[in-house]
Amino acid sequence: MSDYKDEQARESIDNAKDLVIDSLAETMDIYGVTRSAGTLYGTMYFEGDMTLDEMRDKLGMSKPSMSTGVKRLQEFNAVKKTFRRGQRKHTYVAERDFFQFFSNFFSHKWEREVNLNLQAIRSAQDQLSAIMESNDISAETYNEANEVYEVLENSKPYYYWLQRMATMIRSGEIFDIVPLHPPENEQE
Amino acid sequence: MSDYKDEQARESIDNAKDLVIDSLAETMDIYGVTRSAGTLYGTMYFEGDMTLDEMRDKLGMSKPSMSTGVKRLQEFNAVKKTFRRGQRKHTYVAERDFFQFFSNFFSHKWEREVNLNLQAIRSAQDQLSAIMESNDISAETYNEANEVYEVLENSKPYYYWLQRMATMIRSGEIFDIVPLHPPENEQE
DNA sequence: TACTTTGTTAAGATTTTATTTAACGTTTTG
DNA sequence: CAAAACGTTAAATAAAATCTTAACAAAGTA
Repeated sequence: MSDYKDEQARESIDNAKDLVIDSLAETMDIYGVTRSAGTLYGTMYFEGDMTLDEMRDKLGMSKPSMSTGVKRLQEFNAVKKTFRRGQRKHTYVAERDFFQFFSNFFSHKWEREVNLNLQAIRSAQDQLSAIMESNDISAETYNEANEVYEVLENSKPYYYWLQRMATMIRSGEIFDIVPLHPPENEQE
Repeated sequence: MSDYKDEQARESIDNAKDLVIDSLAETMDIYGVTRSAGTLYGTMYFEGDMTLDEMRDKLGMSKPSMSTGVKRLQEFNAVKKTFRRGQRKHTYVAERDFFQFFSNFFSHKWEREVNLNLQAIRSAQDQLSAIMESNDISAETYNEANEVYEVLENSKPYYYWLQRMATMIRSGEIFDIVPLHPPENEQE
């Protein structure tokens, strides 16, 4: 057994990891998370729990970057704070269960979408109602207000549906419906 | 009926629309689509089909911005090209059915995630297999390669699941499972 | 075929976002 | 209690994305 070959092999393992780390980073980029936060997540995914200094060493970036990166990932529970015995530094661990990651991520985003838009719709409809109730407006203006009101009203079922989706995913109920493992083909 | 009040009412309608347009733009921002593309979408959502020049006038931006914005929205079928009789200019229309929008958007993104990562995993595993098959490596290195290999292998069920989710959403099958309208409570 | 009109690409300018260095406050430790 | 370690915030810098003006190419019209 040659030490040279062994070292080469270790490099190759790191290379294989990097392939996946990059892919995870690009995945997060798809959903609007910065590539650098994605790289951080990918690194933690393989490394297990890490301190900010360990992240800094691994990624060759500054500590404040690690701090803000971790913070951003925490927003949707992609990383959690952990306790490492006899360690003064804070340690963080990446969520390694992608199903859990998916649940955290999309329930969070979808709920945000629902709340944001339902609130905007509510405000807009209030405003439109006020217009329609006023007397000194033309029929044309009334109709336009009414039309917009109805368009908004008709969009509500979507948000209610999305809320149900978010709830099902957050609770894990979705996995009863779309099972983790595909159903086997029926035997004759 | 005073013309002044009517004009005021019209402004108020536009204001109500803007509230929702901003909210749609912020929604798209959540998912990593730029706010300006989101604003464009929101505008088209209310306006119906538009030419690039109409968009430019409405948003007070340059035509190339409109062109690239439309292009970006087309990537996930948020807008489609339409034909307006006797119109030489191209016209575009926003997808107004949010269920359809959701289907287009997430099936597109999820399929991209699946393909991206499964391919990276495949490459990484090939590389790791080659290492494990080589003779001149330490037991420790072998074990590390094997460990990473297994971690990747264990992540595959997630991607297969996500592919099924994407397929269900693209096909509309999801709406059989999570209905558009919530089931009524049973009568006693 | 020459002249418009339309949409896109290219280059430059501007703005926004990300990253780093430096400073600060807090906690721990000798 | 002083000194050091740690994490975060602030300010400055660097990098990236966006937008505009200008040039170009393609299609349509006279």
